[in-house]
Amino acid sequence: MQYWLFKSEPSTWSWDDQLAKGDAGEEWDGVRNYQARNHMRTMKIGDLGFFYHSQKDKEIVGIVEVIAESHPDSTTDDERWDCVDIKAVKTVTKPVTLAEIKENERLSGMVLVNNTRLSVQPVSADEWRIICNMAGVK
DNA sequence: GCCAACGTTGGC
DNA sequence: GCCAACGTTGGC
Repeated sequence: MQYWLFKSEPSTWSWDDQLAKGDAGEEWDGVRNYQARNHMRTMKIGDLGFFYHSQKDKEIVGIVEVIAESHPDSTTDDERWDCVDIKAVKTVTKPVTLAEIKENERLSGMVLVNNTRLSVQPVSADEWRIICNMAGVK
């Protein structure tokens, strides 16, 4: 079981959009970055991830689950790009902001802090627990 | 809106 | 295979 963080601009694909898809979920398509793609290729069904709003909000707003492993991205003919499908699991009780994450010394190693531009990131089990606590997620 | 950081592209 | 130029992302 691995943990991840999916980053999206709310104006492009928001948590509300993801929620609206329900259990059917949706492709996490449009990724055109090798590192992010490679992370998706290692994902397994049942892996969990945070859903992060970049730009205006800059906070973790929900939890998602991987429901389909890596497959060709349907939004391009370029065979280099794959993606997984994810569904919304729950909305966090209390969104965790980037500022709060930066303030927490135990989260100082997070990719979110050190490589702000990577759109799909791994999250360690420790980081996962800490943030779930902060977010009020059981 | 600006700018720093980063990734990708393409000429050599 | 190197590196300069360029485009994009995302925090501030």
